[in-house]
Amino acid sequence: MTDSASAPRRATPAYRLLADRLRVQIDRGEFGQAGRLPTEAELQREHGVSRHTVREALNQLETDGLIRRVQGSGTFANPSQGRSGRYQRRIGSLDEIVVWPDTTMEVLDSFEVEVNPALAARLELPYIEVGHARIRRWYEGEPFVVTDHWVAPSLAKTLAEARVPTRADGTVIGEAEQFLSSKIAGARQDITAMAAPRREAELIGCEPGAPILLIERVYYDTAGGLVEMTASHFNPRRYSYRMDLRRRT
Amino acid sequence: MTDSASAPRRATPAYRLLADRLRVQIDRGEFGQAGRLPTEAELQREHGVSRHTVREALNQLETDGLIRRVQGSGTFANPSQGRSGRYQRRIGSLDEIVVWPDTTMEVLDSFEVEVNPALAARLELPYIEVGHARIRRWYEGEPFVVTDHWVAPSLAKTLAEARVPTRADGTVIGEAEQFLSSKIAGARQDITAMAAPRREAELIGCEPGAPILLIERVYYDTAGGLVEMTASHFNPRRYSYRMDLRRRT
DNA sequence: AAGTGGTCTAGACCACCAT
DNA sequence: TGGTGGTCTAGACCACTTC
Repeated sequence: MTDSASAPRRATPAYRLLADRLRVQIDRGEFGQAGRLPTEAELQREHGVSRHTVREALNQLETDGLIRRVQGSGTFANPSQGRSGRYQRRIGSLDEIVVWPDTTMEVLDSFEVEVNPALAARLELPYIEVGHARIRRWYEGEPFVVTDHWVAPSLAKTLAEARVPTRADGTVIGEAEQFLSSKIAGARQDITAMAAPRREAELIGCEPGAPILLIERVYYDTAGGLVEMTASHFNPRRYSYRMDLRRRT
Repeated sequence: MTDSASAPRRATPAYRLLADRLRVQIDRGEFGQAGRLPTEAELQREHGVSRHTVREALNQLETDGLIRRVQGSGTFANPSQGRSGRYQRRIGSLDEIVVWPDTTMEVLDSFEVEVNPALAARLELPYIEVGHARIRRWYEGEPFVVTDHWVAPSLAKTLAEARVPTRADGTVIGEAEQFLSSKIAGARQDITAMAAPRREAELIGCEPGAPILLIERVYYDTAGGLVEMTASHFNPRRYSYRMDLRRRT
């Protein structure tokens, strides 16, 4: 049971490699109609890892809503839901938020420093200036969301020089992370509804005053500091926020 | 390492008992200003369990956004956010959805069977009838949400006879579970915005046509069957949907 | 009765942080 | 350098499902 007898350490942990492999197989539908995965014992043998490692991998997939585990019976891939015209995001963890697959991005206003005491305070900055940028996203030829980004002025300058954002399917926070001393640890978001202001209505293709979805986020790093605030205005006819809630046991 | 030397089996697993204990301590602010929890080694000793059990308990708290773990440094309680007048729900798992703390419930229409082919189809029922009920919730003397519940007609009859819902802070699905052969495994929800219909506007205290938050849910059981569908109309001035997104690693 | 996932122990090495 | 959380192995018994 000494560790010298175990597999060599890798850059990415074994349970994550296994989870990623299974994720691909599930996407490809390799587990047939019933979606039945190999048993934990089989996965142990096939991949040469301990049961604990297998279970950690399955925990990840379960957290993301990809599988369902039934005691005494087996592990099954959840059926993937079909689209209904709108762009539906299914978010289980922050890792799924760092890319927007199949969308394109348009920079309306790149990062500039402006005076905004209220937002500076919300970012817990010791002064009244913030960096601001405004970005719009398209899906299938239609704009569906416009997002305001607020960061500390120093970070805004760095991002402006690096011409961030650069990737059409990336996110500002995802690209900004390389310039941070601490990594992004998480985010807190509030979802609510509001009447579309005139400018936002034009940008996302709805009437002024029409109901839109507002999602506000605050990203914080591992040191506990606030890194970025965003406010996204979604056209609800083109976007819906989908998520899975699961029982713990 | 034989199990005969281990602690006796309990009705609820040890890691859950530990998690619940820690949850209470966090709520009470027993870990001081910094919110630093005991180390995993200390928790092992204090509660007489293995490190694996300690880590499973901490995993639960992390999933619910209550703690943050920093490698090499320690485990810390996340600061609880203050209120801003509105009722803010923070949902990490289904277990947190089976009660609505601090709210009261009003039955507008108790369960009755009605003809509704579209909803019967969405519940995957083989006929055109569904059971329907309508419930309103209050917070601090103000109504903030009205929810329509749809279930299979047979379940509706059972619930009507049992006079469900009965608890002011309970949920229909939570109380219905005792009558089901399979347990609730999870739910899928879509969040979007819409203009308030006249009737719903009256019920939640806003103007007709005002933007409101619509949350649609489908609950499914461990057998994979659909159990209940709900549509909730929230007054966004009195309610906001808050959640935490966390990095996996 | 056999097989599956759920829980738990004991012990190990590692990466990272604080000192 | 010592302590913290992150990863991993080996092995065990249990609850539940299926046959």
